[in-house]
Amino acid sequence: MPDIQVAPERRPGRPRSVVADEAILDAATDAFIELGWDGLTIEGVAARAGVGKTTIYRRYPSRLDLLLAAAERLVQQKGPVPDTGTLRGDVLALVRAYFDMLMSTRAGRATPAMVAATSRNPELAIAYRSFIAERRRESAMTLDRAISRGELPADVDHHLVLDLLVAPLFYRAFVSREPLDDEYFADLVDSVLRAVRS
Amino acid sequence: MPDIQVAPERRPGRPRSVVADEAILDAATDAFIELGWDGLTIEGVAARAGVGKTTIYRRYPSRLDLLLAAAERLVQQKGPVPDTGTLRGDVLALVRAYFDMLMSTRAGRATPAMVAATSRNPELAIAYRSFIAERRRESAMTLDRAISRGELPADVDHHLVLDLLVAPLFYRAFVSREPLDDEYFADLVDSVLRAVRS
DNA sequence: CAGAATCGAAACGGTTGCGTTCCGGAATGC
DNA sequence: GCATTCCGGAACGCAACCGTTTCGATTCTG
Repeated sequence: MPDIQVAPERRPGRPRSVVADEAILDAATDAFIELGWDGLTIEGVAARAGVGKTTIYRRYPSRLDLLLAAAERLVQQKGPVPDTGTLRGDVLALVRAYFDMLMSTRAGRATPAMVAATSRNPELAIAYRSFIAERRRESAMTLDRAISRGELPADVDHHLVLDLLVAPLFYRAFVSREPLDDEYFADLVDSVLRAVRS
Repeated sequence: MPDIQVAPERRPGRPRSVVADEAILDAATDAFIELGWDGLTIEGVAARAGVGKTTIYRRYPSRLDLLLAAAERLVQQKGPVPDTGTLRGDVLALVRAYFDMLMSTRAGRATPAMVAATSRNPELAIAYRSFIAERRRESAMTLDRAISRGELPADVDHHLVLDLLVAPLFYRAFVSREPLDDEYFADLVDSVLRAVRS
């Protein structure tokens, strides 16, 4: 296995500001959430980040590169996998955590803009799809544990179950925009478990 | 009840071209689907419709008015309510029809752009929400019939059931972008019915 | 036929934002 | 100290598009 560690490569001259690095990406993700794929502008991001346009163009050759970097960053965040000991507890925690992610994190709030963007950008669609698949693999571990505990039949369709849990949250949060509360979470979880166990 | 019928109001001069009316709205909805809320331009719509900009501005005072007219038009389309005699048949037909609507109609394909647009346009969000509520009322009639036939308990949560049926279709079609086939429809319907009947 | 309103096409000024270039100042290695 | 690279700020040419205006041709009513 070769050494992955890369030498810091001390070039002469003033080093790039890490503060600016972060400020640019934060501003870009915020702009993407608020304004969408087409609404994000280099000048707007520069203003938000308190940075000159030059500083952005030195890092990203074009508007598209900045967009892709911001999208990739949104996609790299992860959530912990709950382990409460019971299937219902795990699934309820999963649902609550997913909803919190949708409403509170940058990645969650960016979802409508991201979904619209993937409709027209195949490259982004592939990246986003693999991001979803990755998160799904994590969630599937919860179901595997339930199977090994005997709480679920071994032939449960993981994808269908996770669709039934996750899709309604997404739908209510962003499409029908109806209120979502803890009672709904409980009804949802109990319904799905009823469907799967019998 | 007053006469709703409006006299044709024959004004002097050349009448407005109905062909242009249609071409403009068709081009506008297509542009909205492809380019989104911000991507639609008057000049682009004029070019698509084979129409001068003047002809558009005579009908819609501004870009925003054209957008709202296109959105409203997308929202006014309706679907037939299936009545196969059995709950499973009705629900399966409902699911298939909804999926076809998502993939084949202008209103369906516009959904990702519409969802993204409602994130930033409260006025549009309200209109779209009431559109969804309207369609949902129609679908709920299917459940009511099943209740009156004794196929469902009377206290079924209509909203939850329809969320469980519709949201996964939307999610797979536009978010996770996984393939959707008739086997999935059947598994989905059977799972939901199992959850609801017990 | 006369008057009126429409049509598509073209041009206009104004704004926005891209991507580039230049500037004076600041931070780093040699 | 000196070369090098970065910093934020400002200006530039360029393209797209908005909303308006003008044009000659067309299609109605009376």
